[in-house]
Amino acid sequence: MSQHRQPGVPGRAGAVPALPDLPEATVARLPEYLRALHNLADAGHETISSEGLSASAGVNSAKLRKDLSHLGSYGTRGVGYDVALLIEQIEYVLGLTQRRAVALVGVGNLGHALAGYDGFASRGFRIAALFDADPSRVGEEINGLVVRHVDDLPAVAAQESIAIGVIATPAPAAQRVADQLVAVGVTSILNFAPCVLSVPEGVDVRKVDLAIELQILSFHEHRKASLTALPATGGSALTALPGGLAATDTQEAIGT
Amino acid sequence: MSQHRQPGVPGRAGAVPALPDLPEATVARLPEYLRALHNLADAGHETISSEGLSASAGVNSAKLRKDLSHLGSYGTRGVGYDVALLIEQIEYVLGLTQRRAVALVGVGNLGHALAGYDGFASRGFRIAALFDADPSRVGEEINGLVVRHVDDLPAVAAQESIAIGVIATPAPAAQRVADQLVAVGVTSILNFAPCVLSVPEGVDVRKVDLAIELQILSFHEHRKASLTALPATGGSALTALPGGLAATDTQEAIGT
DNA sequence: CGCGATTTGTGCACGTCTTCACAAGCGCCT
DNA sequence: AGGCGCTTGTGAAGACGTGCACAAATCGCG
Repeated sequence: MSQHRQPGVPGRAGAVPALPDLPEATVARLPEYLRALHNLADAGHETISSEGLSASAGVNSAKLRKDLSHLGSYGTRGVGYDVALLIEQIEYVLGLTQRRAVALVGVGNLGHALAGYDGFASRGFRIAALFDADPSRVGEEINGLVVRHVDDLPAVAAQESIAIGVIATPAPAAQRVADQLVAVGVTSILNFAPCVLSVPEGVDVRKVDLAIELQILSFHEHRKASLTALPATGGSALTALPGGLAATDTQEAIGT
Repeated sequence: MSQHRQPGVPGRAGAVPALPDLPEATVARLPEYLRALHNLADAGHETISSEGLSASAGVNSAKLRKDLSHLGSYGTRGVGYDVALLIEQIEYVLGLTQRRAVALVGVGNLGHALAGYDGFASRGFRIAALFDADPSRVGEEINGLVVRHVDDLPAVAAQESIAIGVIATPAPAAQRVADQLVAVGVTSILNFAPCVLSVPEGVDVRKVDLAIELQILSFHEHRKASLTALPATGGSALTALPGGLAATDTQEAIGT
């Protein structure tokens, strides 16, 4: 409770509370903890041990404690963490104390779904505007929002500050949209288009590619199959192999 | 080439060519390389250097070379990689030589979009069946497929082998669906529901949470803002802070 | 008031991933 | 045929992330 100054981090009094720069891996897990904490709060828990929370979030308890310690969190030894307080802290660190405005570009198949996705609103975001380049889509109303032409982006951005841009266009259009977003001052982009975006330094891009996830699973599926493979059947997968590949007697890659 | 026995991996003669067990990080990048390679092939390139390919895929060239070396790939020094051959190799390793069947459970907002997403079909997957628990949705036709009740899963799975299950249900239903998928022999699951799934060993689960991506971006946004923050304005972000948090005077993070 | 049960916070060791830098190999040109 | 420039493949070092195991701290109870 005491207002005392923290040792360890020297000087520089009175500045913004200033986020400790967390390891990326930790940042990526915080939202997961947050979701678990909300569940626990709804279930009536006032405190939770690292063991319990880590189970809820599906991670190792030591990892969780280390993550929380990075943000200077106050747990109580012998008791655990105060659920409500921890929620506040994580939401603060993640910058969720203000409801951030999201602009969604591309209201095709996927964009349509994103525009209607409850998960955004319920977790601190507000879809502020929808855009598309296709004139026939402009004017359409989705979930109470009217689709505007992507060229109106500057006008909309001038009216309300857009924190995050979401790109749900086909790949060929994505780079141009990204440039437009950057031009109006957006510094965080979530890209659903299957392509790499080049953006100036200082702009963060995260990419979600649904097909890639499937391909990763496919690899493991393939791998499991090749391990289980009955030696007798000899080449179920092999037959599918194009001729050229047969030469790849991949040999042993330094093993172990 | 020589048929010689492989050292390192003992016994188990005559087995499938056997995937080298790649580092997870490498596996996650292979699909990205594959996409870049397809683009290059379409553009008429016959060979490509690691430098060129890595630029297309948005990674470091040394990393790319090491990744490719893991799968025993044959590049040619002084020339580069044969685009067509590399595509074949990566597709083989990822198990994309056979078009895998995907079962999609939950045709709500997101599921609907996934069912209509071209990216799956164009990259080696085939949506084999759609399911939902809501009787009012059963029978609906999406993209040429009829939505069936999730309880029909065993019947469908008996007819054709499902390689991957995709869960696009609300969180409360996800675990039950996962259990049902596992029960019919699915060993790879892509989960879009915001919750952790518990599955038996040997089953792979990958999770995609759209809100989490936004929250990660939000953190960086918040961080950038706190660094740029004019010291004079004193507390744009601070004012939003709930009382209890004020104690976290974590101060300036080592800067740089 | 002191003790034991409980749980956090963290030092340390280990494994994985990344990056640099360079030798080895290949093709082309003279 | 020989040399030169280019590109791959990889050793080694460093950064990063993970998980164990334990000391330090707190609470509740007798």
